[in-house]
Amino acid sequence: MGVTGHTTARAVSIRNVAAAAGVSYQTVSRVINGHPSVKASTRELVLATIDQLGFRPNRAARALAGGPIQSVTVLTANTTLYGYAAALRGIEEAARAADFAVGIRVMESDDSDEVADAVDRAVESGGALIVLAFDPAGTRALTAVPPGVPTVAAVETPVGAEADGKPWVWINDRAAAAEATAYLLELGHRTVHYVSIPSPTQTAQRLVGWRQALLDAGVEPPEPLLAGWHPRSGYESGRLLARDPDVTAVLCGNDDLAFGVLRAMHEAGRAVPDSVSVVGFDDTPLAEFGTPSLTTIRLDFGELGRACFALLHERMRDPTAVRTGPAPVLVRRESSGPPPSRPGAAVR
Amino acid sequence: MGVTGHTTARAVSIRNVAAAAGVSYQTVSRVINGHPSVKASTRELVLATIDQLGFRPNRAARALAGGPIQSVTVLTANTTLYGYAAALRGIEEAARAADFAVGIRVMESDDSDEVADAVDRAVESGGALIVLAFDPAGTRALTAVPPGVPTVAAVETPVGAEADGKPWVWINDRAAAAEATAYLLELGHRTVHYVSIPSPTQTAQRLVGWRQALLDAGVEPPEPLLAGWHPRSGYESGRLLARDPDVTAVLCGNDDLAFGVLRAMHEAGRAVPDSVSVVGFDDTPLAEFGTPSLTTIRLDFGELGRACFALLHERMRDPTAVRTGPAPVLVRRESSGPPPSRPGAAVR
DNA sequence: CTGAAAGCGCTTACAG
DNA sequence: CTGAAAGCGCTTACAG
Repeated sequence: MGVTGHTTARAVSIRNVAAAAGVSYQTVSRVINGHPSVKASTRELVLATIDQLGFRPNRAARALAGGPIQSVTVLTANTTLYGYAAALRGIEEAARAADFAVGIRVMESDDSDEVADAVDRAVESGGALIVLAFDPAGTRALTAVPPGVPTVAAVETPVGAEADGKPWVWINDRAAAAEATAYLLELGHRTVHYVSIPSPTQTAQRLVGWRQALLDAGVEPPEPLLAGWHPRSGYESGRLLARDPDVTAVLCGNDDLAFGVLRAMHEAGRAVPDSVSVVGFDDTPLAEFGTPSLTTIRLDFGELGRACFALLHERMRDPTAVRTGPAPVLVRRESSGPPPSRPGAAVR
Repeated sequence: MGVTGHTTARAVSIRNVAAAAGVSYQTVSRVINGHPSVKASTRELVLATIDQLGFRPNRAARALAGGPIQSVTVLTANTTLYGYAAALRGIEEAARAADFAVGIRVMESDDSDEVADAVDRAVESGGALIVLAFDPAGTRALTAVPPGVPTVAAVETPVGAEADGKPWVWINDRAAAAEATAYLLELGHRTVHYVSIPSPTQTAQRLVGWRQALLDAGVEPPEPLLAGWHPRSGYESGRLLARDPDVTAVLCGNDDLAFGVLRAMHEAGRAVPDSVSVVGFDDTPLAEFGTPSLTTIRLDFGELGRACFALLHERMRDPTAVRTGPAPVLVRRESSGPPPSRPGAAVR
């Protein structure tokens, strides 16, 4: 005989509710599913009983029996980088508000076996999918999702048509990169160098936007530096760039890279922005508090995530629904300014 | 007649495998569950058939039928702050390796209704739980989990006994705070100020460690500054501290706060570390690349997360299993040094 | 508007 | 070592 008497009581089921309310469990099912054909008075009786007994429908049973989808799993290559983490947070918020359970599955690489396995597992969970297709792994995963599984993709810039009819929502990072580049050019810089994050295809969209803005201004784009996601690779790229006095403006694929470049410039004795301007991408919480504070492009990944879930949810009723993502905005801070004065340079 | 013929084929079930292999579905169940009493040859036959048919057991059905737990849900107040995100990543990694599905549920506040609801939902998912109890919401959630649900908690410093018999793993942040404080004192600072993150109880452990180190050195602790989690509140605290020339050493509850303090010191014209030393907590990826680089305490949240999952997993076989968390390490960088010279100050 | 049936895909005992 | 049964908690049709 136990002292505390704590027992893992079997959860109350639909039948318990039915018995307590004096109806068939059938009717209880109708009530919890918002079925219209239930007399108002019996509905209220059932609802009260549910409340009183603390009944919670068993998700596994509902899923098994073919009930409506009430869970999403987020397929992603990463959960800690700013954009990914913020998107995940947005998705979770929206999903929770809609009473959806949320699962996550990360793909450690873009190896096709690993991607396929991740997709399989995510699909077998029986719910809907949101794939964060910001990178090669995500892009591959998106195309690997079999038709028939409710899916929406978060992408940065759409390329081509929707993937196999899977809807997506995006933030136009290509246009944003072009805007940032044009801004630096207007400041008087002769050219703008680019430190790139890893990209899904040969046509990385931030890189494309940067290149196009240069071309539009009649400037031959310099060779971009291919970096990773983290500050260290920005730092390494920055060391290379710092040596060249002709480098007066650097656009970076994300704020972490930009901070790495800032550090390298500092070590090389190149003042920012007097000797060189540095612009990031994302507007992470730290961007505003750097020394110098970082000019960057604010990308609202949280809103992107919420929009993805909203679209997924809408599509369950209306398969033609569409959503537009949030617009990027250039935030000007201390890390950018006119180039060092030189013959013919505009004076501010 | 469709052109592509893409059909959402019904997933292959245990019965399909049984039929194809010429055994009962019963036997297939034994094989996929690693049951010992199956003849080696029939096991291989079944395994081959499973592989050939691409069979994947349905998780919902297994859960419903009372099979072993194969999912964890992470209950947390946050998913984007460094420690939380890193712990989540560690959990996901370990869970994925063990073929567990992972769910996440965030608690927006520590309101008891919200916490109770979060716990209910997490529990009804039918899997195990890992609660990130770094804050008031997490701490409350931990105590609200009903007995009988496999649960482990990640905490920063253990206070009292395990919560209701729920095992936990921790990183000793109290000792780490004491170590960092002692380090600053050894550098010659007369005292150390503390900018605090929000804390679960009156006895915030980082704060306790800091205070104790001061007391041990015979120094009366100054009033701590209560801040939030983000750089902005560190910045605001920093502005206050910068005004007082007697402030020569500041310990911060996390790196984001430290960066905010650094920014405030910069604006106030107080050189770091010549005029004031600043030490953070966490060792985020950016800490090394700040200007100045940040002295901080490395807390391995990824390992903490992996250890939590490992403990959960072990406990399913051995309910007495325990795990120790990773040890914090003080990382000395540019943001800390001896105090400005003054009468009697030690010369380095 | 409401009830009785069949079944989702699996798992535990129970039998041999 | 392997098979036939009952049931997990729900949901869709099917009947009235």
